[in-house]
Amino acid sequence: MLQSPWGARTDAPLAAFPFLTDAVLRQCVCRTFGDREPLVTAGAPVPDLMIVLRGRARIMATAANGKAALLQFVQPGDLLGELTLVGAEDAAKAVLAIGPVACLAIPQSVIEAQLATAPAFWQLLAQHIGVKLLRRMTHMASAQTQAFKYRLAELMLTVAVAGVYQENNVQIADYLGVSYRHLMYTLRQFREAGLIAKQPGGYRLDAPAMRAFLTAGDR
Amino acid sequence: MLQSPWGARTDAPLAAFPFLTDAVLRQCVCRTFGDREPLVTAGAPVPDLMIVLRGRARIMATAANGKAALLQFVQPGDLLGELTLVGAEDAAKAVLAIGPVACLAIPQSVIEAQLATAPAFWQLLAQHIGVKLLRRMTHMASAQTQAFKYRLAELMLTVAVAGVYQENNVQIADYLGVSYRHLMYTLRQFREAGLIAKQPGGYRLDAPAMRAFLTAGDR
DNA sequence: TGGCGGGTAGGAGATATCTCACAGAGGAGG
DNA sequence: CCTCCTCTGTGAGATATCTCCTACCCGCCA
Repeated sequence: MLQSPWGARTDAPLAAFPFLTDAVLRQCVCRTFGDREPLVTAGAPVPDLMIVLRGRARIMATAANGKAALLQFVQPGDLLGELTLVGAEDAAKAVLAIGPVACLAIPQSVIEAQLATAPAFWQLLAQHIGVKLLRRMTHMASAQTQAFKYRLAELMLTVAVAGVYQENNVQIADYLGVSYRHLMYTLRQFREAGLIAKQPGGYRLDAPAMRAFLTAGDR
Repeated sequence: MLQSPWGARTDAPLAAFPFLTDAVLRQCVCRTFGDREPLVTAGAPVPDLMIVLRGRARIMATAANGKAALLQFVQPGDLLGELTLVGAEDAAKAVLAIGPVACLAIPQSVIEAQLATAPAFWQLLAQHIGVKLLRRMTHMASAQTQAFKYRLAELMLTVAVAGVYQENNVQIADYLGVSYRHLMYTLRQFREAGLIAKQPGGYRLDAPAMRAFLTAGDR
């Protein structure tokens, strides 16, 4: 049924959404995005509910002063537009792809016509948001305890594309709640420990070494 | 309609829940709890959905080793049992009153018979959980930035009963993600700054001074 | 060409926070 | 009464992290 640009089936994350009957699925669209391409544009009305099938993305908030702040990372199985759909959020935030991304888009019209009247649909949405809340809670709670170096290592592994990290360090420092200076300091530690190596425009990671670092002295 | 033990109307938080028609309200119960009384018992099936009308409470998680961890504080307008109801959470966590608390309890039977089939009910639940998620996100994000002393001051103000703070400091240190030693150190700073004063079994707060402290050098 | 502005990099010196160690107070049980 | 245990409080000495400051590179634009 659904084919990804990688040639593999991408409907595994769909198992969590039983309201996606074949009848509904036939009216959905599979969208794909390239690196740094916007999945959602800030402020613009969210056209439909999207389920991330493959790839990762970052959710950005643009402040009044024009500054862009990194809010959150998105993974396969995550929903986009749920909070707006449900009325918990007024203005959608921008979502940018990190590497290639594939999404299943459920058009607004289909939701209104075939899903909005089904209690099970809303119930599942509520459950999904609730699970997300609990997951985020434990994640942030652990982030509060974890030393910065572990949070940074984890983040670099999740946002690197093809083993290369090339984020805006100012934003990353902000996202991780740490001063830019300290981010630089820690990056140097990583370099000196051989976990990463500088290269024009970013850092190349030694992914196995970083994973070992995370599972070693961690929690 | 609803009278609180304080003699004032307590239905203000109910405005956010339009599915509470008079017909449903008539089948609900108004429950009140005293200081440190359990609103929800850990593990026990949650009998019904509760809406907090007045007072505060703390959500506790009891770990396998018997240790109790402070997870979250509950305020008027918050729901109890939503995550279990929606299926996002398997085992309910214990909830203990902080001072006198009043709740509106919607019996499980009423939910099943009159609400479960209404999409609007689930939609509102989803919205409520979504709002909670967003609020928690911004809260935790700010917590990451805020210096410990501000987080502590804020917490002391919210958990104090009649201007007196008498929590278990081991748990508080854990909840705020700080070493017990540092909590003690900061409490002494507060004492020396005249924000709090020791008294048997806890600390008496100078609430106005603390609020001034929060709004002064803050963020 | 020259000058911004933003991002990167790092030095020096404060603070915030942690770990370990110790001591006293009060409750529970033998 | 003694002992064990938990909570409270504190000292001393490490680390983690912050703030301020300087320098350099680079793309953009007048």
